[in-house]
Amino acid sequence: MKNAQELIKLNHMKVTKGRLAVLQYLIDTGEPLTIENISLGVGFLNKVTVYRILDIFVSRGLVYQTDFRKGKAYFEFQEHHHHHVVCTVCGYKEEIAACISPAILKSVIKETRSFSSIDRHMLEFFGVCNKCGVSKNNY
Amino acid sequence: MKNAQELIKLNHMKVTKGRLAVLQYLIDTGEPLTIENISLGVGFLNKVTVYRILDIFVSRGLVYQTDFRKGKAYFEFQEHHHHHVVCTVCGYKEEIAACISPAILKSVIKETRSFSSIDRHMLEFFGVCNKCGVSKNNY
DNA sequence: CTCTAAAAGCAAATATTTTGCATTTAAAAT
DNA sequence: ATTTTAAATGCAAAATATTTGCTTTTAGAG
Repeated sequence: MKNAQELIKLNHMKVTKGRLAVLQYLIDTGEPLTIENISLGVGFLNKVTVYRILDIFVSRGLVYQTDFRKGKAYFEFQEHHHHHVVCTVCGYKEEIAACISPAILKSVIKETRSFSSIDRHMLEFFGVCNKCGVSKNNY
Repeated sequence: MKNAQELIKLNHMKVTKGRLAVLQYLIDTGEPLTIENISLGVGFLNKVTVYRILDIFVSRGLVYQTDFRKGKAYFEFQEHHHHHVVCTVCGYKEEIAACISPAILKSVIKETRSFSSIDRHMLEFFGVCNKCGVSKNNY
C-alpha cells in the first residue's frame, strides 16, 4: 500500500500541497466523490484547482472518474479497481468487484479499427435497491 | 424494426408530439447526442421538455444514457445494445459491439446484497485513437 | 540559491441541469 | 362527439457544474 506522495511521483507528476491533499482525501474516504465534496473536504483549495488536479489524476489512471446520472462527475481512488451498482430511485451506491474480463477487452481491441490500445473503462450498473422496491425489467 | 409510436406505446407512455419527435430524431441520427443536440435537432421543443422526455425514455430502457467525460450527458437510441470507445484527446467515438457477458451480470447479482435485479448498465472505453498517437499504459 | 515551467488562485463567463407554477393536451370515460 | 383529468409541456428563473484567461506562486532542476 503506497502513500500519496509515492503515488504522485510514480505517475510523473510534481508533488504539490494540493495534489497531496486531494489524493489523501480520496484515499481516506474511499468512495466516489464530487468536485464539491473534495473541495469542501480538503478545505483550502480553490475549486478550479480541484478540477485541474482531478483531470490530471484521471489522465494518469490514478483516479477513476465515473458518472451516476446525477449531472456531475464522481471521482474515486481505486486501490483495487472496481465498479458500482446504483439505485435509480434513491441513489444508493454499492461497490462491486465484478468487472469486464480480459477477453472482452481483447475483443474491443480486435473490433476497433481506430484504436490500438485501451487505457481505461467506465462501467456502472443501475437498478432499484431492495429498499426502494423490486424492478421488473431484467436483461 | 418498430416505429417511434409503437415503441412509446409498448413502454407504457403517452404518445405526444414531443416524444415522437425526440425518439424519431434519436432513431434517425443513430448516434449519442446531447440535450443541446436533440433540442436543436427537433427544433420546436423547450429544452426543459427535452430533459424530461429523455429522463422517462432512459427510465423505461428505451434510450441509453451515457457519459464521455465531457461534463454532460449523452443519449442514444439503441436498436442493438452497444457501447463505445472514446479518444481522450480528440473525443472521437467509435461504436463497438463488445459488452459485458451474462456471466458478469450474474456475478453482480450474486455479489450484491442490496439489489435483486439490475436494469441496465453503462460501459465505455477510453483510449487514444490512432490519429492522436498511441497510448502507452495498457491494462 | 537561482531560474523556469508547471501549478494554483481568482474572477468571470459559459454551460448544464433542476424547479415551480401556469397552460395545454392525450386519451379515458361519458 | 364531448367532457374530464392526470400527465405533459412551456416559460422564467434558479441552482449547479464546468471552463477560460490571466496573474501569482511554487516545486524541483541546475
